[in-house]
Amino acid sequence: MYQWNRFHLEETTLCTQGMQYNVAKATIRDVAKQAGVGVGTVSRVINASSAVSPETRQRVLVAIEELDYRPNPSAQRLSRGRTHTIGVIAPFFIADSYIHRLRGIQSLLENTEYDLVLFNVENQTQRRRIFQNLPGSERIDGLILISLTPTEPEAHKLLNIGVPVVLIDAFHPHFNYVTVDDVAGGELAAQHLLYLGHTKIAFVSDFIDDPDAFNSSNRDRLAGYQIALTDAGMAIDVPYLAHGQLGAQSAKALTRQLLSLQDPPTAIFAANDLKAIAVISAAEEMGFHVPDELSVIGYDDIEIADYLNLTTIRQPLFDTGLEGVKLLLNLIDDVEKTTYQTLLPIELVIRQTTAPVRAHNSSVTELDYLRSH
Amino acid sequence: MYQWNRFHLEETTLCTQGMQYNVAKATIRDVAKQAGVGVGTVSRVINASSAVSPETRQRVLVAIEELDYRPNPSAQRLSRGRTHTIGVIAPFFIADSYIHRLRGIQSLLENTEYDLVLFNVENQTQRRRIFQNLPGSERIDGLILISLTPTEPEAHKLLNIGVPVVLIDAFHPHFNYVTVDDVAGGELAAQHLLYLGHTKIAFVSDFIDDPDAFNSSNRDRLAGYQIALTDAGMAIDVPYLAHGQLGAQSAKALTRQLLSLQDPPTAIFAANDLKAIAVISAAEEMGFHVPDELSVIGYDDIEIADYLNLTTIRQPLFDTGLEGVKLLLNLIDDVEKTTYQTLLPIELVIRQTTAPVRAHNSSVTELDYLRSH
DNA sequence: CTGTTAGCGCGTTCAC
DNA sequence: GTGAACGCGCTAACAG
Repeated sequence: MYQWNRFHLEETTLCTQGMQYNVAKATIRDVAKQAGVGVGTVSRVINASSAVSPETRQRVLVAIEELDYRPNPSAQRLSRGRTHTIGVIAPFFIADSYIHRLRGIQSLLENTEYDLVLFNVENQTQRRRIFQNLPGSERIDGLILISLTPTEPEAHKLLNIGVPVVLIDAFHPHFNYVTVDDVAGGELAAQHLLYLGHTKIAFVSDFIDDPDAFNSSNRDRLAGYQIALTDAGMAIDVPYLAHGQLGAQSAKALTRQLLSLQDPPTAIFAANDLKAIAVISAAEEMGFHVPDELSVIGYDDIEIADYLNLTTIRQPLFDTGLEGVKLLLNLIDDVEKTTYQTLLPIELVIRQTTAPVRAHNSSVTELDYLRSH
Repeated sequence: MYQWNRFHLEETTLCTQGMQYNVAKATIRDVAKQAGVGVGTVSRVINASSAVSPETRQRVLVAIEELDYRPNPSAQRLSRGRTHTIGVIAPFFIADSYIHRLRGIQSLLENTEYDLVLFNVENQTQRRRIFQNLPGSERIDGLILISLTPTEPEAHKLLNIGVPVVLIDAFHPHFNYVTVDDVAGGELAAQHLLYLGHTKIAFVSDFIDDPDAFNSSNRDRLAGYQIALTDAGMAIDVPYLAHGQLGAQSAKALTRQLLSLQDPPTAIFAANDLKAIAVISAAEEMGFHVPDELSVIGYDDIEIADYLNLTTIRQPLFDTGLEGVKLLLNLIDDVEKTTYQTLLPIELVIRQTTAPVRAHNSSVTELDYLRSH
């Protein structure tokens, strides 16, 4: 085992330089003067509100072009009482899933006038702080929470910020939300393993009762797993339920425990792809070959899953974000407030880390076999 | 080889619900009245500008508390002519590195009054569009570009938007930037392999001359590699230079090619961790054991690297973001415009995918050996 | 120290 | 159709 080696190199260069900013901002007044009209008219052509005669409209357009005029957003916001920005609160560290949902949100927003402002909630301190001081209608027109299930007090505050709220990858009866059915996902994963003939199926996840957990996905996936096994007429084997903290080492330790059991599982369902990768890594270190001797299925279908040929459950992350903003924008525009609760489809992606259970419970590898001869 | 199986389940629930928003916004005038003072005074205590007598200050504070008053950002922005928001333009898909830099930026911003608004540039179309319509001083007080090296025309536009600009993970002589030394990183990686006795070292990266490339990191890492080899008195073996497009399959194909050479490399330096993982995956599929028969080193030290015990080059992503905003905020406040160009340190993280080169050039594995007896 | 007032740039009545 | 006022909520400059 190596220790880290560290090589450091640091450098800072400083050189003066003449950057000059052109701050010649044209206002609506300038445009009006240039076009020989009143500011009201300019405003009208900008907002395409009421009718303006074709000729004057043209004159205004030309003036706008000449002066490179662009309306001042702050003034617009103040005047119309809407901020034209939507807020997104999300735990940054759920890197892969978070980013794809955000991409979905962004993809729709970039075709609108809306700004996207970001708030980070990585820990309980940040969470407390942001809920203590939630952005209101003075800052945003709508709010999206990603992977954040509000507690009751938090829900209460959210309902009072004065703008619509949409939950993505989280559930609460009083809010609009877009999510995937993690229970069904867990079921799907377990069913796949059952279909391959496995009966000794373990489940590896983060701690289920962690109060710091941001959502219930681990719990839901476990529930799905339990349903599938029960439906198949099987009992849930407690020693096969392994929960641990975040990180590679914890998942590896759990795997070693599972595979050291008197009667080790022949398949492991990991609650997310990262954990699945740790499971595979630990299993192979112990000499278990995947998938011949151990099937492993993950959850999420992050990019790396393709690199490693990991069988997994894919959820439509991008679409989740997309649907979320759509919902929010509708809510912002609509007068009537209805609650849409949307479940997006999931799918099983079979690659090469799951295989039919071995006919005989032999754990003799080819290598062992050859060695012994 | 399996095909994907797809199981779909979809559901949409809709139920009416009485969400009512409290839109009782208190203005500065209300506070002034409540406290029995003028608006100017309220403004003073809010902005902690000039001195206010302790008693009146207290009265105002109480009034603010009672009315749950919070200043309207749009009005503040308009009035002081500053937006109190900083913009970040970044290619979202560079998921891991992007997210950590963003976290660094966010971590500093959350202690300030600044909003963080995000712009996505995933492809040339988006790039063209955003540079066509760059946010100016009416929208932001400062701009950060992540992993985006401006072309000359782009640089010209950036210099004219009226607010300071900072580049992160990119270089341009006319801009402030914070980056790591990719050349030194490439050198470090190659030196590590040389130190282990390798002489047949391949380099796998994205296409070097891709006009769509967002920055020069691939090229720089290659340059570092070349320097290291040259310094060691070795020639650069062209067949060992493998460039391909993004994605797992491309990297795997390149690896297969390299390892099928008459004289295959004993070590591969991948320009990023994802590629390194693909390299390992392909190598092991071909029966090459890592690190015994093939050493692989990556670049970035993304989370998964720890899971897979990947030797790699770590760059201070978070710090890069942090330093970037620091720089920007200073630029925003300072009158004199100087250019700071900062290089942050990198480090070699040795895990378990690199090992000393084998004494004899044998590529016979244990399995082969046993099989043949 | 503190109240008053004039903009900030734009949307939106209102009369014309 | 169109121009001129007023107000959005706040900051800053000015008197007192």
